[in-house]
Amino acid sequence: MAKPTHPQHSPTHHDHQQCVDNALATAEQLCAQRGVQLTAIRHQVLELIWQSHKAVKAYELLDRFKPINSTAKPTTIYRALDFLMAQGLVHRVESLNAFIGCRCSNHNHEQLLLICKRCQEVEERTPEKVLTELSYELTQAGFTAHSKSIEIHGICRRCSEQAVLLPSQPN
Amino acid sequence: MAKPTHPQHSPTHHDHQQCVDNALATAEQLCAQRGVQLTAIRHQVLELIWQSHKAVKAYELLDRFKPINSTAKPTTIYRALDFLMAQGLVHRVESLNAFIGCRCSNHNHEQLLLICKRCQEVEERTPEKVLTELSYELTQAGFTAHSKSIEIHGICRRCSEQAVLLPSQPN
DNA sequence: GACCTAAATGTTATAACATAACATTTGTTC
DNA sequence: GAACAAATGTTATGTTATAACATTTAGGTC
Ligand SMILES: [Zn+2]
Ligand SMILES: [Zn+2]
Ligand SMILES: [Zn+2]
Ligand SMILES: [Zn+2]
Repeated sequence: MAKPTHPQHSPTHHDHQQCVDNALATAEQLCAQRGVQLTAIRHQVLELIWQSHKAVKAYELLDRFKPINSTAKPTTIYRALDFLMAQGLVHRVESLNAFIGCRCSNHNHEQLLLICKRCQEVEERTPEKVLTELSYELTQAGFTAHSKSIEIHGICRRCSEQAVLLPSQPN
Repeated sequence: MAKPTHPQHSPTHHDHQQCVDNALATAEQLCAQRGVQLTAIRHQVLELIWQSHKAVKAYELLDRFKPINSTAKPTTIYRALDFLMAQGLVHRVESLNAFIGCRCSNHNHEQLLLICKRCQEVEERTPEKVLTELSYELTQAGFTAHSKSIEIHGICRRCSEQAVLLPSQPN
């Protein structure tokens, strides 16, 4: 009972409760600093997003949220998502129409998303050199960037290693 | 009458009919080489996409297509788009749920899309150095990429220059 | 506490984007 | 021209997202 990991997510490879705790603590701290309200709904939605490292769809969140608040509507979720994104606590995964908790809310925010087709997990990285080259390229093009989205679909390291062990797995 | 530029698009900065002619000729040639059918529908849809350098939505294409073929349905358009994307003649702009004609169908295909918020035009670039650094990063992460999407939203060079001349313009 | 205001949430409806499933037609091969 | 695959037609529905307006809540002023 000491460490109640979430039923939907039982990773063998890391302590996910730690991820959740970090994310929520950071969110609370940042919102307090900024004088914005991390209301009950917003907090709950953020917690639901962090149930796993998979990108989650808005309507999937709605389904997860209804047991908590049965009157919830799509608007409820989208408004919470809008807030969380504005605060940089959540990213939208454009190529999936889905959302993912941000691991680096309190610092850098130009990220690379690695999206695994097999396990659906999304890894966020801040690839300094790529971003430097990208800045050069944009300068050359005379383009002033407001937002950047780099999304790579493929197979993550863990899934590749599993595929070696179980080669007859379907794609 | 010699050069009938399209009514919806009258660029002062380049000969767009040339863009259209190139794109269609390349498409015809590639499809012939590959033994796939660039049918009337597919050809017409590709032509409609190339009406401008703006990303176009599927239902907008449907509206443009109905005068040509009044029985067209969403499926008609989405099937044509699926084919054109499979052949690399069109890209999906993930962050807009929209589509854009590809300028480099016959060679490289890992592109960077620069999407202007003001004029809505999309510029496609193949930024070698960025992609090289990205490959390093992916190798380091142990990630095997299947598809890559780099989409930057901001203000293009031409719009920036106009903004200098007309500084009171709204965002 | 009464009052005001802005922010957040509730509620209803609908817009916008995309696919499933199955029937029919067209093109190709033998 | 029979057989098969590819393309298209047709109907219906699934999925994602927002608009518009009413009500409630939180915080500041008197
Ligand atoms: Zn975790
Ligand atoms: Zn994986
Ligand atoms: Zn052009
Ligand atoms: Zn522009």
